[in-house]
Amino acid sequence: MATECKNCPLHTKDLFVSLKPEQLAEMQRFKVGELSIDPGTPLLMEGSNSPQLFTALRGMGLRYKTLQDGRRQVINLVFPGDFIGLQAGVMKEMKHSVEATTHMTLCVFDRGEFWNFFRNNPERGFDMTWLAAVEEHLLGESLATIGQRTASEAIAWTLLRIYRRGEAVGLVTNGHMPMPYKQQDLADCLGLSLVHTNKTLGRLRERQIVSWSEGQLQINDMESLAELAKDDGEPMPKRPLM
Amino acid sequence: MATECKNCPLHTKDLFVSLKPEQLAEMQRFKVGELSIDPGTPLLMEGSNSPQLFTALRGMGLRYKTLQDGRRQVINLVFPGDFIGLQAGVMKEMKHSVEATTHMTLCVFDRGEFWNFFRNNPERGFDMTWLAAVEEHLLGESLATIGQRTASEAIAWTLLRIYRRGEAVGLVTNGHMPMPYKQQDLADCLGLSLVHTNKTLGRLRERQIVSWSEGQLQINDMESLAELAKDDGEPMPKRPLM
DNA sequence: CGGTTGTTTGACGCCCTTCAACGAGCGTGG
DNA sequence: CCACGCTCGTTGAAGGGCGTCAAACAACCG
Repeated sequence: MATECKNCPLHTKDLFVSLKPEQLAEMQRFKVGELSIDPGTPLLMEGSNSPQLFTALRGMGLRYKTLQDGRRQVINLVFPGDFIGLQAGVMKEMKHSVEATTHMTLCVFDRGEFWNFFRNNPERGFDMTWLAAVEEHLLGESLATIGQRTASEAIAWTLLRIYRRGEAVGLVTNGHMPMPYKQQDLADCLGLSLVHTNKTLGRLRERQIVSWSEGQLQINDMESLAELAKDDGEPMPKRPLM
Repeated sequence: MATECKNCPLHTKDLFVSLKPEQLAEMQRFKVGELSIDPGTPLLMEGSNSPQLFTALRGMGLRYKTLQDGRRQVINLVFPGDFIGLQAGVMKEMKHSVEATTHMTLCVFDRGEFWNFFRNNPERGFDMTWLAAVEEHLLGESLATIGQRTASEAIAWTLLRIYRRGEAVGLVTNGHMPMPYKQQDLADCLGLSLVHTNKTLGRLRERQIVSWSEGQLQINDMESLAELAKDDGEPMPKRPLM
C-alpha cells in the first residue's frame, strides 16, 4: 500500500523546505510506485543505467565506490529524505553504487519522465539543483574531514553528523539513534582501517563521549564530542524533498 | 571588452555539450559583465553571500575550506568552464572559498536573476542540475582518492586528471600543461603534508613518469602514470557550460 | 555443534608527519 | 651593486599515527 505524497511522513520535518499542496500533487503524479527492499540489497550499481529514481522514505543505506583492486570508499550514508539516482538522471549512468543497510522503502520515479517533470515544474527543477548543491556541499565537508581530521576527530565528526541528521528526521528516541552500520562501513567512510577504527571507537567509549553498540548510537557528552569533532556548529542546511 | 557568448572560446570544446544559438542568446542576456582578477585574489569567501555567480573563462584557481584551526582542504581546482557560486545561488551562503591562482577572467551573472533565468529556461535549468551532478560525481572520486589511494597513487591520479582536463579545454601545447599551483596546494588537495608531497613528486620525477617544474606539467610515461593512478579509464564526463 | 559474521585486542612495522635547515629565485631598499 | 627578506622547492632525521597480520571472542544460525 503505497504512501500518498500528501501523507508523506517526511515533508513535515523541518529539515526539509515545505511543499505547497500543488507541488505535493505534482510529486504524486511523478511517483510511479514504492519499493521495499531487504538489508544488503543493492539498489543501484556503478555503471548501471537505471530507469528509476528514488527517494528514501524509510530505512538507511550507503553509497559507495570501489576501486578496481577492491578497496571501497563510502561516499555517504543514505537517510530518509535522500534523493537517489540523480546522476543516472542527468548523466548516462551511475558512478557509484547504492545499497540498503536496513530494510528500506523508497518512492520510485520514472527516469523517462524526469525531463518532462523538470520542464513542467520549474520550481521543482530548481529544487533539484538545490538538492544537488546541498549534496555537493556535504561531500566537500567529508573531503575536509578525510583529508584534514585525525582518526578520532573524523569519527567524532561523523557520529555527530549522523546523530544530528537522525534528529532532523525523527529517528532519535530517548537519545538513542539507530546505527545499523558495521564498523567496517564507518572505516570505509573515512579511509581508515577497520582495526584502527575499532580502537578509536573504543577510546571514545572509555572516555564516555559516545557509545555505539547493538545498533544504537548514544551521545554521552555532546560538548566534548563537538569539540573533538572540530564542528563548526553550523546548522544542518535545509533542503528540498523530492 | 567583454567576450560575447556566441564567440565564447569554450563552448566549442568537446568537453562541453554544445549550445543552441538561442541558448547562447539566453546566456548573453543573463550575463551582466566580465571580471578580471589577479593571482591570489579571493573571489568568493566562505560565509559570504555573494550577489554574483561566475563561470571561469580563462585562468585557473581553487576552491577550499578551512577548519577553525587553520588546516586547509582544497575541494577542487577551478578550470576554464567551471561554474562558480552555485551554492550561493541556491543556499544562503557559500560554504567554501574560491580564489584565483593565475590571472583569471570570469563571466559574471546576477544572482538576483538566477531564479528567473531558471524558470524561463528550463533546459538551462536542467543543465544546471546536470552540472551540479557532475560536480558531485567528481567530488566522489576525490573522496575515493583521498580515502583509499596511497600518496603516490593519489598524486599520480591528480596530475593525470589535471592533464586530461587541461587537454579537454585546450590548455595543453606540445605536451606541456600549465600547472600554476604550489606543491602546498596539491598537498592540501590530498590531505598530505608538504614534505611528503614533495618527496613523492621527486620519486615520480626520478622514475621518469611525470615532471612538474616551473609551472609546467609534462607526462613522460602516460601508461605508467595511469597504472599508478589506478585510473579506471573512464572518459571525462561531458558537461554543460553556463 | 561447527560455520559465519562482526567486534575486540595485541604485536609489529611502515607510511607519513613534524621539525629543522638549506638553497634558489626574486623583488626591495640602502 | 649587494645585502636583506620573502617565498617556494628540496632534503635529512626522528617519531608517531595508522595499517597490516594474527588470533580470540561473542552472537547468531542451520
